[in-house]
Amino acid sequence: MRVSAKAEYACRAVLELTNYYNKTDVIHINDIANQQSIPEKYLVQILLQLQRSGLVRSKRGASGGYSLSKPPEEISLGDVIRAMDGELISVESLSNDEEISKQQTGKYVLKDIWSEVQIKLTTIMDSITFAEISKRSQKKLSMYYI
Amino acid sequence: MRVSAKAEYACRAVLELTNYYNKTDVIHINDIANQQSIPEKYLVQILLQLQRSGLVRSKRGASGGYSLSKPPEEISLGDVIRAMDGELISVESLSNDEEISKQQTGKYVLKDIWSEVQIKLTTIMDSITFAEISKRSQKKLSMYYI
DNA sequence: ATAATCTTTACTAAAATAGTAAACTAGGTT
DNA sequence: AACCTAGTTTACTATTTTAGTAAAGATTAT
Repeated sequence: MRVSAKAEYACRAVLELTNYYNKTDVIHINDIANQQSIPEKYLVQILLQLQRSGLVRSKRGASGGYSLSKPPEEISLGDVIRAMDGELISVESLSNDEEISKQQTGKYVLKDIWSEVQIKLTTIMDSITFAEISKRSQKKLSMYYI
Repeated sequence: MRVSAKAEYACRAVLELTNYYNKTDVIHINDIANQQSIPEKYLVQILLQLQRSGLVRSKRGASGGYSLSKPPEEISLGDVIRAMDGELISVESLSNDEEISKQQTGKYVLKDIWSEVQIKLTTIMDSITFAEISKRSQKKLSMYYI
């Protein structure tokens, strides 16, 4: 049960976009990669995936770049992780929906439990927005430099 | 962020041991494998790992087998998953503890967030005991057969 | 036009996952 | 004592996932 490097990178990219939300039009992929030390070529894929999920949008061509497609208050940690890795908590029994009689086999005894855990984890992850994450990281930085 | 097959199997094995807790001395590995449809040879490794974590104990030799090492009320979902996959929520920034100055780089901006999520998920997982899981699965079964 | 920047597709090395196999050890049974 | 049963340990392997690279194509500002 781990957060993939890809999801971590995605969160940091969204955090970077959050920090510039309403301050600049768009940010280049290179700037994000540099600021957050994310492998540039990898970030290409990540941003595309975030875009397809509707979390960021892009402007093509010269002086193009990326920006959030909605305010950071409306983007949660859960949104980004789901965009990258799919549902929080995945086990076969949850994705599969065979008839109840077949669900009596060992494979499905824990289905309800996983489902419950998934719902609770989703609640946690969805309650943390990037507005909040940004605010917290700013505070942390400023404390350090005093 | 998924639950590995290994962790799922481990939970089902512990559930099986829970169902026989205080009813039989020990259960053979084969019986667990059959009841819960877990690959037998794989289960060998899983039970060993559960044993090393102190969750189950074994009796060797003929008429040997496995049993829980403590009451199901004291074994949580979190215990079993940690025994198999390590800490719930793992990201590099959490396992690594470099000095604060180095933590200012992109890699560590989310550290506090992951830590918070980890604590909350742990609370969820540790509040679900196998006594509860067993009770629920019995109820579910009985409902189906009425 | 062309330079900058996003888009798409394809590829690949390394690590993790999900098993399998077999020799070994210990404890009952006869 | 010998033997059978069942856990223990170690080693191996195929498949899948992860993490990342590369490069050609499309779009837009200048």
